[in-house]
Amino acid sequence: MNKTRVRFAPSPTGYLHIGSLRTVLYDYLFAKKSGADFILRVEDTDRKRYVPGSVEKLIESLEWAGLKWDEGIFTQKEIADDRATVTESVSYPGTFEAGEYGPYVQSERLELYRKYAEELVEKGHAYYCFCMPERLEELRNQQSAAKQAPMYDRYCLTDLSQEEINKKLKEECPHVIRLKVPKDEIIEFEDVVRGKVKFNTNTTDDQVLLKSDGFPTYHLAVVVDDHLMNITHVIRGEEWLPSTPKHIILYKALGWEPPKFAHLPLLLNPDKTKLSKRQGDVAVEDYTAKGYLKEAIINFVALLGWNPGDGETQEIFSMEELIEKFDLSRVHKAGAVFDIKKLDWINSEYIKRLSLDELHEKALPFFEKKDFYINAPTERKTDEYLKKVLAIEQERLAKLSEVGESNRFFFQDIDYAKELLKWKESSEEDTKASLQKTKDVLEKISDSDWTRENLQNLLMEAAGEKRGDLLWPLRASLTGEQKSPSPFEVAWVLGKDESLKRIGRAIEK
RNA sequence: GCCGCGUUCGUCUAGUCUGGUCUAGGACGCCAGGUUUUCAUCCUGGAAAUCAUGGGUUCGAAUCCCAUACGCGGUACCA
Repeated sequence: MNKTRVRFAPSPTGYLHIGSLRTVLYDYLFAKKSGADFILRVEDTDRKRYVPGSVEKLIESLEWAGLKWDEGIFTQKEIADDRATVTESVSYPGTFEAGEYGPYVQSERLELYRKYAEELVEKGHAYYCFCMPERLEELRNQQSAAKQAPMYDRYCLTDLSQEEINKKLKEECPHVIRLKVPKDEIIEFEDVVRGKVKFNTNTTDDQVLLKSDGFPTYHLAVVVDDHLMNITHVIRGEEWLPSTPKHIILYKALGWEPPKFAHLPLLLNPDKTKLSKRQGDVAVEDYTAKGYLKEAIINFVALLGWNPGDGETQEIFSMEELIEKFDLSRVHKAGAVFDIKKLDWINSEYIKRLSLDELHEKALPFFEKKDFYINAPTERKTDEYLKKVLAIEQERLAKLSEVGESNRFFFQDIDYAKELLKWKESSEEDTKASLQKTKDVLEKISDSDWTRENLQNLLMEAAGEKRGDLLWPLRASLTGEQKSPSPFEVAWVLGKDESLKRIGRAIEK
């Protein structure tokens, strides 16, 4: 039996889409679970849509996500690290290819596609077409005006003699090669996630296989490559479902065995349309820029369209658990709305599980973008100080970009109306007295005893029964805010000097 | 228009293949209460789906069949 092989085959059109991330993730989970080879191929057959630098970006995102592939295109560094066979790629600077089925970049396989396209013509499964785009467009307009399905009318197949064709070919007239779709046939296949799917070939158009610029269309390239690369499972988005019959016709015409297909449900906007830029972020890098952790993004996206079932109530899964539990046949059929609120929750769960050192390392770049941090005195920018702030904020963060945001008093001087200091019905005198009391308590604590535990214990002791009377003015004097972490925590972060200074100013007020 | 796919709380979903244990379970979000002031965390509880609608099969249907509606996708020399 052939080895199971899956591939991820993105187009270099800019960045890694969050939906593509879900697709690769499933590729990866499936491969790891079943011991399959996981191949990365680049489908750059549309020269108009190519965005320079996107292959490098794609690789970067995949490496960031920790989705390692076994074969295909790699970065120079990766190759140097652990690959033996290297074929230099000329297409994208800095990327190389490794594996016996290369090249893994479609623009470097042009002769292959032409060869098979011509073979199809010879066998009578395809034909040359010299129609100009203008004619095609007019034809489509007419057809849709007559409420017919827009389809090529086979002019070049039926109205052109072999002599005319040869002549045009000799004169190098611009032409394409079209698939001759057999009529009155039912194409049926078993989709791994959808079950039996049927199409009547009468509704499928004579698809262009080879474009006039010599590049193949997706349909030809994907079939040729998947076959030549021994791909056994094609996992892709649902938008490909309607063109699958074309692919199956091609496999048959070429005398090849089709792979298994698994069409994944779409990721949706809140209004249930296909996830789009207009309604939010779609690039994986947008989410990392907002301070979503990769483990959280992966965890979240894995659950969009799949779940482990089996009465499982847990929703936080490590990559290892995902691999262990993943099953392609449990993938859903219906599209899934991308609910950012749930992502926030998952992200906060992962933030809570970080060690303080990890959190500090990940949060620092976000601090460095904040004005309140940039303008803060240097003693409030030390690693030690930041870690204290983060120790307090850890359970309050949904995403790293929020860091320090609601606790700016840790970094800048505060200003507030004196009414803020009063707790409920307390009088001004009471407030002043309790502030004085806390000041006395805090002044007696030595620097080395300035810990969260000590502060809490001593202040609670001083507060006695009437906690609010003591604690509220203290907290307000320290933060200048209605809402904030507890006074013990804030005082601990601020340190003795700064805390006393702020209390002193409150007493003056 | 035509073709295809889909449809369980607002959202992600369990349950559907192998009808009864489902007066439909969990999670997010929301609401309320509690925990050593406020916020957050944590805990407890609550509201929330006549299983898209209609018809059938059956003693019995979220589960099987048919129809309809709605949604989405495709309908390019884009992927």
